[in-house]
Amino acid sequence: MEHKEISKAVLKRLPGYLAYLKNTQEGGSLYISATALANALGMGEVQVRKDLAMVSNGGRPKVGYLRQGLIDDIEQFLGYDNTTDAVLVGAGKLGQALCGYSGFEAYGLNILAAFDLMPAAETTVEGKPILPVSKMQSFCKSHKVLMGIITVPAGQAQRVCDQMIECGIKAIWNFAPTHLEVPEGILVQNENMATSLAVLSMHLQAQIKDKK
Amino acid sequence: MEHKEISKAVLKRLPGYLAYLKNTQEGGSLYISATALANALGMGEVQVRKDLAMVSNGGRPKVGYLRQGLIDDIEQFLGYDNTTDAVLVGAGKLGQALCGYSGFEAYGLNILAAFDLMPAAETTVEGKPILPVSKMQSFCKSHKVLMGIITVPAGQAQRVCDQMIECGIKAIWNFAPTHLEVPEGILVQNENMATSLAVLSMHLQAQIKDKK
DNA sequence: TAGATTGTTAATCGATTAACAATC
DNA sequence: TAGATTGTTAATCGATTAACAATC
Repeated sequence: MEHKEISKAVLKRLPGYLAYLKNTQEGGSLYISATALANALGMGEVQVRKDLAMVSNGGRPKVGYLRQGLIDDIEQFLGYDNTTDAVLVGAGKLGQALCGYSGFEAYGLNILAAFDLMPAAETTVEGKPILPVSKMQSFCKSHKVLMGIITVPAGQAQRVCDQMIECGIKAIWNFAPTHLEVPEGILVQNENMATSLAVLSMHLQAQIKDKK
Repeated sequence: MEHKEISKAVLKRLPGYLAYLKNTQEGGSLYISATALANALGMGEVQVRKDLAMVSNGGRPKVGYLRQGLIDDIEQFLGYDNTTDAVLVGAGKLGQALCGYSGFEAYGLNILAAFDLMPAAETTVEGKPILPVSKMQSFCKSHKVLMGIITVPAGQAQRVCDQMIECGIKAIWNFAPTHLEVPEGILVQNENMATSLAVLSMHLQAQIKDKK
């Protein structure tokens, strides 16, 4: 079954299946069908089945997929089983919230330390050290960090991004509302609040218009 | 030019154009071409031009679009010009971060108040009141709130969601990592950190594999 | 005019959905 | 066996890209 090429669209749906499977562990059967999963998440059953076929080595006709097996397969596929270390730059409110969010462990993400351009009086946040950005390079090299999280204001984001790349970071999770310029081979994933807001805002506008 | 039907794909790209246009206001020409915008954001120029055609009433061949006009058009299209009031439930770290994020004003979002199941000693956060959830209904009705933001743990999210709908809320921004069940006509936009992490994680796995 | 840019029409590509055969 | 479910192959749909005509 090893690794067919997977599309981004499928990849983005996998965490949803995983969350549902883990949250409804209790009680029920050892098995779950693609049909049941689809109904629960309000999706098409063919799509779910096709997605699962990408990561699982198959379900059993009439009964479905072994529940725990499916969880394991998705987690392994997404790399949640081997922890990824990350650093975060920007120890403001959002940075602190991310440092304190315990849910990341379940995704195999471990934030080792926070950095800030001007570290405040506190030297730790949520049990993690806050260090000046000047120490980031040596820190990343010695801990072999490959992932960086940017939670600074938009104006500083590109500079922080450049520094991260110098540190050997290959994947950047960007919370700053700005486009980042990066060389080939570096992935930027924008956690774009503005995008979500646009979708919500448009829905409300349509609602209001309908009322008239 | 009024309102052709717009696809979600286009809608999600608009905030990116807007952010770029606003951040690079200074100095340059009064005009900007789709070509220039595409190059700056690393996108295809035809796609940019087509997207802009959806919201703008046209650029001028040879010179491009009037920069400020384009900003106004996108903002109006996205509804950033008329403010949307919202309430937030879950006054933890993430909820506080969102309450304190001043950038939302630029998107026409105004968080009026935060609610919590068990409000702590503090009664305000970032200048906004923290109220018990029991008061949410009367608050939403009297302020005619249509948007709700959920920042509670996954286990409580569905219950909060149901309450919001009872309050007359039509659009929900969900930060809890769980699927929400809602009736027809209610929009849920998941701010799914797990999705982003999946994309990043996959990139790192590919990187590591390449090295071998 | 020549050339850059816009906007539109057609072609391609990818993802979703539908139809169907295989299996327990 | 009959029926539910899987997995695959074909058809549809939507979005992106390419080609081209229009404009200043």
